[in-house]
Amino acid sequence: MKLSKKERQQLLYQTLKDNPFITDEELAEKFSVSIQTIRLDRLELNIPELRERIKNVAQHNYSEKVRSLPIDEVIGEIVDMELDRHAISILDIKPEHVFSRNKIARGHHLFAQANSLAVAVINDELALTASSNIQFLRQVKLGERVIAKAKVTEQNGPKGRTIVVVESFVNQELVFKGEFSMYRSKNEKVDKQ
Amino acid sequence: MKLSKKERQQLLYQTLKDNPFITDEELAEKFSVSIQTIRLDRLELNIPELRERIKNVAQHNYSEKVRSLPIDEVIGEIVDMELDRHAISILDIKPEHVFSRNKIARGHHLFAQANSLAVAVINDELALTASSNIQFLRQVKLGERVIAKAKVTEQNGPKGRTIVVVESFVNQELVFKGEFSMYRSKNEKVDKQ
DNA sequence: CTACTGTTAGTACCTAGTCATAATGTGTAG
DNA sequence: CTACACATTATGACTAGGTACTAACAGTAG
Repeated sequence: MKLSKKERQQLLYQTLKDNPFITDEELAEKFSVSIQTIRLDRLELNIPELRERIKNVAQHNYSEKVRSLPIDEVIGEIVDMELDRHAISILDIKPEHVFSRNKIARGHHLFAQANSLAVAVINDELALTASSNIQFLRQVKLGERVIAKAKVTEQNGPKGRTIVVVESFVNQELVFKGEFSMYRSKNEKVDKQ
Repeated sequence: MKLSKKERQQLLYQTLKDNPFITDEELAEKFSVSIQTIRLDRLELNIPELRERIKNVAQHNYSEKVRSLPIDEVIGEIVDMELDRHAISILDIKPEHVFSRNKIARGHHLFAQANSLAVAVINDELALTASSNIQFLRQVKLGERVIAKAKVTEQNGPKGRTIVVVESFVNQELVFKGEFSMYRSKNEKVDKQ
């Protein structure tokens, strides 16, 4: 079945969003149209060429992602991040995170996820937690997936501290909440592309 | 000043490791050699071309796996304890506790020590942290020994919470201070973790 | 019939490489 | 000084995955 131009373009957009590593040739084959049509589509949709797409993915990872923290020093997996603005990480609660007796996640793991996310979101070479105020709102059990969302709420608070609020959820339910007052070495400008 | 082949290749390796987004042409200029030399160098060092390098970075980003740094079951070694009264634990700051870049202990390890001590001192089957208020007073460096002292200050506070104050020291110097509001199931049993 | 949209085709050009081969420099041993 | 090795540079032909542009054709709408 042949797709209309609109359908094809919508699918094209989604396809490249899911997997930016596809060439025009492969796309042409996939949609049973010529390469030129694919190129016109990309032009209309403002989608850059393969190499640019790959470069974007790479650079996103490289310069934007984690400056103050190598990636493997973050507890949990960072899935979204805009430096000095907000960040999201995921932590799956595994056996090593829980009390062996009742399978409830130990508090410091939730703290560690939130704290390291707060450190990571800071656009600075040196970022350290100065103080924090936290609440554990409900028990998190083995197997649950904790999604921590950090938001920078104040860039230049008392003593030049940056305030980061982290809220952690399991299935939309708030399980942890913390306010972190972060020390940083400089006060970098916010720049976003 | 001209570099020897070996020096150049070593520098080339480091340069591309730091920033894989450099073309052969820029490298040639940087090292004051021809593009061909750069290519011979890359060949010898088994460094792929620009596009492949970028692709690698991009793909690495794409398929990043969760690497949850396991924190040991018991954080610090308990050296003294009187249930529902006070407790002391020792934690030696090792390489796995610090930021690789500056050798400063990551906040969540100090928190973990204090938190688990607060849990341990509670004389109950189930003890969980409800909320806490903490301060990191000075940086703790690799190799330092942190002594955490927990004191139960209130046995039946608001909502039946037990309040535990933990102070951590390095050489008598206060480096961390936290007040933990602990949830407990009952008010007796001898059992803790 | 004409105008317009959507599609396909083809050409020239681009970047950042590849590979193979040849021609230079430069340094050291005999 | 010559000979040879090794390092370096040059040259030409080729590649993928494009951009930018021009031209042509088929089907539909007015």
